[in-house]
Amino acid sequence: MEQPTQLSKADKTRAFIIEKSSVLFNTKGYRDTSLSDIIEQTGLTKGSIYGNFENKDELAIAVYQYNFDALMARLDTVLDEKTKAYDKLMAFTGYYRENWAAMFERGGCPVLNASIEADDNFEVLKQQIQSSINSWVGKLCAIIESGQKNGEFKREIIATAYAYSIITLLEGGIMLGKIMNSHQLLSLALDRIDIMVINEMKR
Amino acid sequence: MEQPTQLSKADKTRAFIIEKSSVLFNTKGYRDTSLSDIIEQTGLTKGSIYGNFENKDELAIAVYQYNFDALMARLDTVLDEKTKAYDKLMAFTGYYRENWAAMFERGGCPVLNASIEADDNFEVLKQQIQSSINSWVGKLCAIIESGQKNGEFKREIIATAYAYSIITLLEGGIMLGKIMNSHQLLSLALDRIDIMVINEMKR
DNA sequence: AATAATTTATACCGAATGGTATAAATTATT
DNA sequence: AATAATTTATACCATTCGGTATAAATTATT
Repeated sequence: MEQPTQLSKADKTRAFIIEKSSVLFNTKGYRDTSLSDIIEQTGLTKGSIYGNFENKDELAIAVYQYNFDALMARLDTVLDEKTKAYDKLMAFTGYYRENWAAMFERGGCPVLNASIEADDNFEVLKQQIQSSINSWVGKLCAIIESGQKNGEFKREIIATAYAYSIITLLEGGIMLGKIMNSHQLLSLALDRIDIMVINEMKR
Repeated sequence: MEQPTQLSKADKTRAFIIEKSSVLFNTKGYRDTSLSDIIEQTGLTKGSIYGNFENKDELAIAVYQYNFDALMARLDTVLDEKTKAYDKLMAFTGYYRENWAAMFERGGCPVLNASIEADDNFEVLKQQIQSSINSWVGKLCAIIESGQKNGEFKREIIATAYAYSIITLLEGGIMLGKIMNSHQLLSLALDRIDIMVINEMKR
């Protein structure tokens, strides 16, 4: 009854496995990442991995959650620096303008990658993705609604619609930018988000 | 020297294999589709398949090209019904408004699916996708530029930028709509394309 | 119709896949 | 310090993977 913040050895290895294989899953895909890939990447053995995870799918799901949580944490850091809703949304696109290279190197957006892979044949992961997108949309909604309350944004606009539109443009931009090897195409999408905020949302 | 439009038996089987496995590759993914999947789907044997294709990758690439060409052919049919540039762009979004269900059932947009899968570890397919996107963008560009020449659209706008933005919104919308089981989210993206055409491109 | 060329089916290959049983080693509990 | 519980490493499992060799069947050419 006395190990509050302390991680057990097992919890640590579990976290270690997830962390070490996070990039792997995001680049190779959740189904195409093999156990030998994970073994190589972690330096552990099959026993350690199956001692901490029921099967590969459970690990895949844990890794997706880790990748998503890490993204949200990075975004929160950036958003928390601003107080006004408008500044937060600009910081949002600004984050991607500054960090696209690191993101591309790590395989791109985990939400996009996992979505495409899971939408037809990985039901459990699909549900995980759905609730993660919901929470992402919720986060953006909260920003937009706070901007509506304090008079920055128009009262008439539908917050959820704009939250979804932001993600639509972002993910479309990442997809095009990544496959065409062109961060300008991502920039183009981010520009459109900014334009939307300025021309349609701001009052 | 006398079999003009006639297909040899081999060409027919080749086409048969591509056609029968096209949905398979688009739903399961190009790497995750196994030879036994293809055998089951076509009813043919391993010999027939390897007699017509060097290896699985060659088939995967042929299937991607087939899927892309089929999409372009369907779009052309719709676009050819209109003469004005504005009407063509509206028919473009209209096509997706009407045919989203069939597209979702077939695994979604082949360009999007293949892009996400190939951008990190399928170099030959990636190049194929790049040139297919280029030709798609070219098609949209031609429409926009013709609209600029005949006075429908503003002279100042950059045609390629808007062509890319249309695809960005479309693919982002497909991704979100598919993973969230919501054609309304795709509609939202298509609405934004229409709004962009009306508010920014039309003069 | 006979022969040459192509296409197909069968059987097989080694390698890699995800997963398990078991025993050793480590950690936690008393 | 002794014992119980957990975690790790090794060796193995059946199955599936993409691909090939070979022979039969089909098609095209003369």
